Amino acid sequence: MDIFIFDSLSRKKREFIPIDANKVRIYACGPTVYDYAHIGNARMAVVTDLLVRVLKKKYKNVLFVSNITDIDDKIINESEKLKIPFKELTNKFSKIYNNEMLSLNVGPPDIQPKATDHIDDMILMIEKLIKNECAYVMNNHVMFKVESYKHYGKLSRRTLEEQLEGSRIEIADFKQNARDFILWKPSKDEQPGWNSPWGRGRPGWHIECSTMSKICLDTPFDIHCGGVDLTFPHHENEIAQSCSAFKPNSEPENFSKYWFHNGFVTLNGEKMSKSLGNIQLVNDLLKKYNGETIRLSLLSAHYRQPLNWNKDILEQSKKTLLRIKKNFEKIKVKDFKIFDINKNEFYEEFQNSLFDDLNTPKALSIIGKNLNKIKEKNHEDRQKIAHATFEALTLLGLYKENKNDEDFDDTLINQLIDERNEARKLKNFEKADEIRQNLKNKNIEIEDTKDGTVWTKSK
RNA sequence: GGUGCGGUGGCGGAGAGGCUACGCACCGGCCUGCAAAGCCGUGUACACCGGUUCGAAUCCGGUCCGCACCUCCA
Repeated sequence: MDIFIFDSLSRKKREFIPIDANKVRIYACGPTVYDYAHIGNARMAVVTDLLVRVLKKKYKNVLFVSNITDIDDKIINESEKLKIPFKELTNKFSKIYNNEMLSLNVGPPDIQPKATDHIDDMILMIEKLIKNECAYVMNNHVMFKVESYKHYGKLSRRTLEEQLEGSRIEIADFKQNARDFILWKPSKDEQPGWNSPWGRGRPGWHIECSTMSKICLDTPFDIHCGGVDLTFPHHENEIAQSCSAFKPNSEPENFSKYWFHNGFVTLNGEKMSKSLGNIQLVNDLLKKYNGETIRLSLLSAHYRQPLNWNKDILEQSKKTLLRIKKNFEKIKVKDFKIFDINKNEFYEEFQNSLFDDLNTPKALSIIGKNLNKIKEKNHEDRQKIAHATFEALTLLGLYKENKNDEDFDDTLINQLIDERNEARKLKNFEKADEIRQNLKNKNIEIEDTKDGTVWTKSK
C-alpha cells in the first residue's frame, strides 16, 4: 500500500517516495519556549507525531527531528520581565513542553536540537551566504538579500511585487530592500549574545531551522512540517537560505522534497491570540481532560482543515473514546499476537484511510463502523475486529494501558461498592444513592451491569 | 490590494457524478430500584443562481458569505 501526502509546494496530493527508503528523514519547526504550550502548538505536535507513526508502518527507519527555539526576542523580553536569565526560562518551558506533549502521547523527536547549541553552525552558514553574495552586512546586521534568490515566493505563491501593496512592512535603515530579512542582529550588552565576525549578537529566527535541519538530517531531506502560518515568511525564508547556501538559485526541492502544513486551531471562528485573550493552554486543559481525549479532539478534523475549538469538542471526544473502548473491551481476546494484522481486512481499511493523506475522521469512522458490525459477526470476525481496533487505537495514539494506576488505592472504592450492593440487596436505595454520590465526588463513576458493579475514573 | 482555504443534517465531520459515512445530541421503545450503559427504531443535509448529464452535494460558469496569511505566531 502506498502512502499519499498533500505537498504544499506542488499543491497536490502526491505519492510519498522517500529519497532513501532505508532512512526517511523529517523535520518539523518546534516551539519557541517562553510560555506554556497552547492547543495550536499541540495540534502541530500531534499531527506530525501521527505522520511519523504512519510512516513507521511502512518504513523501518524514520528519523524525526524537531527543534527547540531557545533564543529569540520574545524570550529575551519575557526573561527581562521576569528578571531571570533567559536560560532559566527556556529550560523550564522546554521541559514543560516535552512533558505536556508526552501527556498527549506525543513521544520526543529522535533529535531535538536547541538553537543555542548551534550558533557556530549558523555563523558558518551565514558566512557561506555572504560568500555566495546572497547576504550583506549593514549596521552590524547581516541581511539575506531576497532578490538574489529567483525562486523566492514559490512555496507561498507570492510574487515580490504584489505582496508589497497593502502590506505593513517598514523599511528599516539596515535593509536594502523591504523584504530582506535578518540573519544576524547585534545584541545590547545586557542581552544574550555570541561573538561573531559581525560583532556580538544573536541569530535571526529563520536561520536556525536551515542550519539544524542541515546538520541533523542533511539536505535534501524528505518532509518538512509546520503550521500553515509558517508558510510565509518562515518556510519561504528557510528555502531561500538553505538553497542559496547549497548553490545560488537552486530549486526549492534541494532543501525538502515535501512540505506538510497543518491547519489552524480557531476559537469561535477566530484565531487564538494573546491580545484577544482566547489562548487555550494544554496545561489548563489537562486539568480537566486526559491526554487521549485532547488528542482525539485534535484528530477529529482532517489535519489541513481549520479546527474550531470549543468546550463541546472535548466533551464529545470524551464520550466517543469511552464508547469505543467499552465496545472494544467487551470482546474478550486473550492474545492478539496469534493473529496476523496484515491479513485483517478490518484493519486494512483503517490503515488505508491514514495512508491517504492522514484522513483521521475517516479512520475514526471505520473504527466505529467495525464495532457496529460486531453483533452480526461470527466469533472469528469478532476477534479480528477487536484486534483491528486495538491496533488502530494504538497507531492513533489513543490507547494506553493504565500505567499510573499503581499508586492508586482502590481498596476504599471496592469497599464502598460492596457496602452499596449490600444496601441495594436490602432495598435501602437511599443509602445506595448516597454512596454513589460519595464516589462521584471522588471522580469515580459506577455502573451496575449484569456482571456486577464496575467503576471508572471520570476525568 | 494580493495569496490561499472553506461553506454538508441540531452540532462535529468525511466523502465526492447514481449505493446518500461516522461520532455527539434529540425523540420513541426494550431493559432497569434509580442512574448509566446496551439494544431496537425514527427523523432532519450538502450556501445561492444558472448550465452539462438519463442522473449533481459531487463537474462547469457566476454570485454571496466566512476564515487565514502578506507583521511575531503552530
